[in-house]
Amino acid sequence: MEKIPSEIMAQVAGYFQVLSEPTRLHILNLLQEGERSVGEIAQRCGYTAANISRHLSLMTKHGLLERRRQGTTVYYRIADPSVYALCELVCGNLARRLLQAAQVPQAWRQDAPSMEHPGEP
Amino acid sequence: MEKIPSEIMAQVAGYFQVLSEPTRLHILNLLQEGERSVGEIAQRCGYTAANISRHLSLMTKHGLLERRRQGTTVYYRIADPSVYALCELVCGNLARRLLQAAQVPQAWRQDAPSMEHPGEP
DNA sequence: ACACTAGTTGACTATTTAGTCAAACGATTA
DNA sequence: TAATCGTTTGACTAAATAGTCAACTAGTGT
Repeated sequence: MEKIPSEIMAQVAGYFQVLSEPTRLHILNLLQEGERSVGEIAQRCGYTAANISRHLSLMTKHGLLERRRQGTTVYYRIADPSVYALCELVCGNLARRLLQAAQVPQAWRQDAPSMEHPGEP
Repeated sequence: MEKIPSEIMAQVAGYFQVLSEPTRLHILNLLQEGERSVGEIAQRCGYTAANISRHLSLMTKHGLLERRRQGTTVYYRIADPSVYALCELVCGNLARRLLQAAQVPQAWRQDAPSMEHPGEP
């Protein structure tokens, strides 16, 4: 198997980390509607503009968003639509997992009292 | 556009967070070879077994890995191969981004002669 | 110049988390 | 039973980070 340099590993981890924050996912979700201003995003997310501005700037730095200034207002938009493919993959995984957890015997469940797999070879 | 409940948002963010750590990506990468014991993973990652055990247990809790005990040894394996699809999507994004930004620094180009990793111990 | 509006950034706090060592645990073997 | 090996977990430290407020920057209009 190929050895992956740790610098690359860190880059990939960094990209995932951008997506590992509910507020940022919320922003991405409402930017699906199209370009939006910092103020509107802040208002709809229920956080200060300062906070949202940091999130937007982080995502822009990582290439997920693009920035456009018009007068005193700054608009952000999706630069990398493939993010949504990532999100859908994850949602698929979670959905499968939830369905599976709903059907599996309780003793196998993660949060059940500790017990080794009973029928394992 | 549809409003996504914040609980779901947190779940998705949590899944991405599992993948946002270089050590965990390293583990996933070497588990592509197949099932491995905690001790071997720890040795090859260069961390203590305690540390690796925490990472493994986190990934198992999130459904990425599965655990099997044989005697005193515990083996972990990939439970959700679709993780690799996620990683490849991200790698694709990064590659595109690097090429695009690489008008200037020729040393970063993929076809350029190999470059030292300055931050490596 | 001045005031007004929208966004960004410095400084700080509270929370989370990767990593370590040491102790506990669980399975095997003497 | 005791000894031992591999793994897990409790307690702790150091570093990262989401969020806030306040100060600052940058356009627009009077």
